[in-house]
Amino acid sequence: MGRGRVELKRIENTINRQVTFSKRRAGLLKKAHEISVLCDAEVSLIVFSHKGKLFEYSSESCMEKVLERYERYSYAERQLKDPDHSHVNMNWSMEYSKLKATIELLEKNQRHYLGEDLESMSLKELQNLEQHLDTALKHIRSRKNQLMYESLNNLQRKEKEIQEENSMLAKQVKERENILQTQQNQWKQQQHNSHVKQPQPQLHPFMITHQTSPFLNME
Amino acid sequence: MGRGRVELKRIENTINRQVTFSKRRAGLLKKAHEISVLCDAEVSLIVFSHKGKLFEYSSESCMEKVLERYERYSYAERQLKDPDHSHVNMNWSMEYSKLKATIELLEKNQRHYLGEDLESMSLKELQNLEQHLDTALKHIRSRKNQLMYESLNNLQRKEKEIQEENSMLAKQVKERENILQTQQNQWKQQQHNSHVKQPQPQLHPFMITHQTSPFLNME
DNA sequence: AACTAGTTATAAG
DNA sequence: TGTTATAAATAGT
Repeated sequence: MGRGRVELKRIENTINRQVTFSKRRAGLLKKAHEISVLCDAEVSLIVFSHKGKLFEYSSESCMEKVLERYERYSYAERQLKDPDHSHVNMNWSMEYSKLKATIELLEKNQRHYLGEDLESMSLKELQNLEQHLDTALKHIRSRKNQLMYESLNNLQRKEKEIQEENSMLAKQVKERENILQTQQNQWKQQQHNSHVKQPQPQLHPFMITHQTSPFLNME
Repeated sequence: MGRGRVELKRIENTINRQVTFSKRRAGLLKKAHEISVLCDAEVSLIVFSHKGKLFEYSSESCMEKVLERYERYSYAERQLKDPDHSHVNMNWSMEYSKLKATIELLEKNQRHYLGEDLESMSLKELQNLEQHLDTALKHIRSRKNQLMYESLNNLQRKEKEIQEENSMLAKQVKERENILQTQQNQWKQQQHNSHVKQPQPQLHPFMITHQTSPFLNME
């Protein structure tokens, strides 16, 4: 298109080249946009001029989105074509898409483990999954039982300890009651003998070992 | 260009859209190549069709090279334009570690779903997991049963069809046997009458059950 | 940047 | 897929 036919070869005249570049660049961007709208395609176009200036078009709001999709797609494609030599390309974006793919796979598996998204699975796959989960469930229940057993044992041991402590304390209480009674008897005797009341009760040393008011205030 | 002016709007007719897509895609790729040669530019074009198929052009031997250059360039550009919001650019290595973390978590979950690595889980977590897997197993078994049921129904239907075909065939066999017998009787009669032997061997009807012409052409 | 002649891309059939 | 009339892109001015 234009006044003369053009052969596909670098334009040597710098001015001409620059003019052609900006004209064709505009055309290219326009056409990229058109196909994206008309045909509902996702398009990303990157152009570096000879002098290193960047021009870009992306049908999506964000160029990165398209590039990411590209990485994922081309990773999957290369995996299919040449699974052995895929490590050769190993660059960051590559690595990134690989992780993305891994995550997708893991998430799919997770959904399966949760009993979701089963429509896509074959009978054989379902049987396999069932068996896995069944085994897993056995392990989990066994571990749960183990934990519950341990808790039970702990509780029983503690109960025993506390009961032992209880009976010890009960014994002590009884002892002190006895002492108290003895003293009360002594006081009564004294009252009777002297007709004078002693306001201060005499405490046995044991009585304040652990104890608090109720006993002390007892009349 | 073309017989009619076209408005810039998604083509709703699927066939038209696909045709236009392949034509314009070819044109776009051609133009991308032309500008790269004529103007010595570095071009990369990525197109995903509506159905998700990838088409690409790269002026360089390797698309990744262009994309990397783009990343570098646009990263630097964003840094210059808005150094404060550079965190928006979501550093790749940052993103990378995030993905790594996600994967680790998913893998841990997966181990749990498979009944492994349970030592670190509390009783409550175990109970939760058990319940999840129990529910999942129910879904899986239900889906499995559904599939098996469908297979069963299919097989039964097929069996019935085949049996019907069988009885039809059996009927045909019987009919032909009758015809054969009649004819044999006729031959015997003829032999007896003329004292001349017919060299033609007599076949049992089963031997030609599925063949068509022999019977029709039989004399 | 604007024009125009001759080229190319493509919409419709 | 191939053809054709026409729109669009563009080389040279």
